[in-house]
Amino acid sequence: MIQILLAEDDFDFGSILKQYLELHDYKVTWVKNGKEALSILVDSNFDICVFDVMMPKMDGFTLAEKVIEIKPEIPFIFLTAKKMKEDKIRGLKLGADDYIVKPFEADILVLRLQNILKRTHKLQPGKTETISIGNYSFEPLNHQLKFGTESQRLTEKETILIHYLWEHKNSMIKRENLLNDVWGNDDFFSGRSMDVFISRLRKYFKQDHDITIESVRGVGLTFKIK
Amino acid sequence: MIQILLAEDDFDFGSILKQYLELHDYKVTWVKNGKEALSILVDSNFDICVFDVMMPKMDGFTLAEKVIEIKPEIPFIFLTAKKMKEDKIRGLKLGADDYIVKPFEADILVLRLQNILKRTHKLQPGKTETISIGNYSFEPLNHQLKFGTESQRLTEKETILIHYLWEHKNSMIKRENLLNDVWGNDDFFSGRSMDVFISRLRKYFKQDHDITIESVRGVGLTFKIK
DNA sequence: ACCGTTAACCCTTCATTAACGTTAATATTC
DNA sequence: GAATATTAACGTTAATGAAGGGTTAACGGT
Repeated sequence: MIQILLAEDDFDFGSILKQYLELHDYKVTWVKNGKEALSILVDSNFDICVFDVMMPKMDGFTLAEKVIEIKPEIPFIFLTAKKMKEDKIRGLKLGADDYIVKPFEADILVLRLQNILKRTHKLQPGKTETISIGNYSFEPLNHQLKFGTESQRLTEKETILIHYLWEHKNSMIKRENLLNDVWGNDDFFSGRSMDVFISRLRKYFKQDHDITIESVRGVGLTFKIK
Repeated sequence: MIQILLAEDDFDFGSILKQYLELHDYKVTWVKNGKEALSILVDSNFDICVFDVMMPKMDGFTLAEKVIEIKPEIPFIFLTAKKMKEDKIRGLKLGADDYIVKPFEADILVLRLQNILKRTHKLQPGKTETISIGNYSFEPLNHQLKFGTESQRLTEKETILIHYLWEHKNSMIKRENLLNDVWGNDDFFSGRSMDVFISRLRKYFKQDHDITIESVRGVGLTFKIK
């Protein structure tokens, strides 16, 4: 499991962030200032750090400096306030692996975390780089579906759909659920649109007969992989 | 290891710069004013100096004058604010090896550092001067892209962009990331500007069919090298 | 003059919608 | 209750339309 060191002095913000990250299957250690961060970091094994820039005693930059001395390979993300001057924010990008301006959507933070972890070749929960589906290999991040030497480029929606099917493989997927989860609603037209996609996916996967998308009339479908 | 003396009074900017340079395997000594710079410089062995022009107590130029007295052979780069005009002239008269206008892309500073160090025969052995891309050879320091006997001169931005693509070759590069990393923002116009550059790069690389820039609509692109 | 940006125009892509075919469930007729 | 007509659900392919991206040229700052 990916371990995150979160340094954030604001209690409310910190606790919310911690919860949110934990919902995404990260192990979060939350400290309230730089000193604590440093002491805990020495003999532990974090995969990535998230630092608030403005903290009492030791700010995020100083903290990051010292962190680099101790663990030079560890990537970090800064959380920075909105009002900061443009050039400073731009400058931030120089050293940090990423930065995020507060207030921000928690989703964005998770996305960037995943980006960085991908870059540093660490596996992340749920979103493995390459997924084996029968004799195919599915690379959601590259939007590719490979069979031997052949490589099928996938659109965004195809990628999302295949990933969804993979997550629910070999079990009944209710039409209604799939539509709501992938299309956002389950009206008639989305349903027809989905049928078109399913039809296309069957083509993509037809070279491996152990992979089938079987539909159950009036209920949904099953993505079967033997 | 190459040692850099960095004189920069702004705390945030300085710390970021230090981090970034260290990430590129330079040893950075960061001082906050000219006096400190001078005293530390006397009996140490820096390969190059980077001075902010505007500093309290002693500005970058005055500092450079004194540095020349002590260590006449040491090269230096000035960091100067956007609006200054006279400064450039004065700096160049003094014999600055280069100057850079703030704010700037970090890549540029590193490229120029390498340029100067190469001139003074102190280029880091580890740093690649010439990068093979398919049948092309890419020389970021010379801003050249060579194919056999043909040689294509590159602009600064082209160079940075190719370098960026090279670093992220064969994997999905999100439009948003590329724009933020190379252009500094990801608004509509930067996007179009990028498209223009990508279009030009495709031309540059079209003689080797194993090199392609494939785009995935709505997501980004992949710099593929077989 | 150079180089990055913006504009303008065009072409391609992709999700959607439509159209038609097929299959299965239900209703109707006998 | 068997045969058949009807309707609903899904399969498949093609048409549609909006948006994204490709490309070239004009523009404007330095």
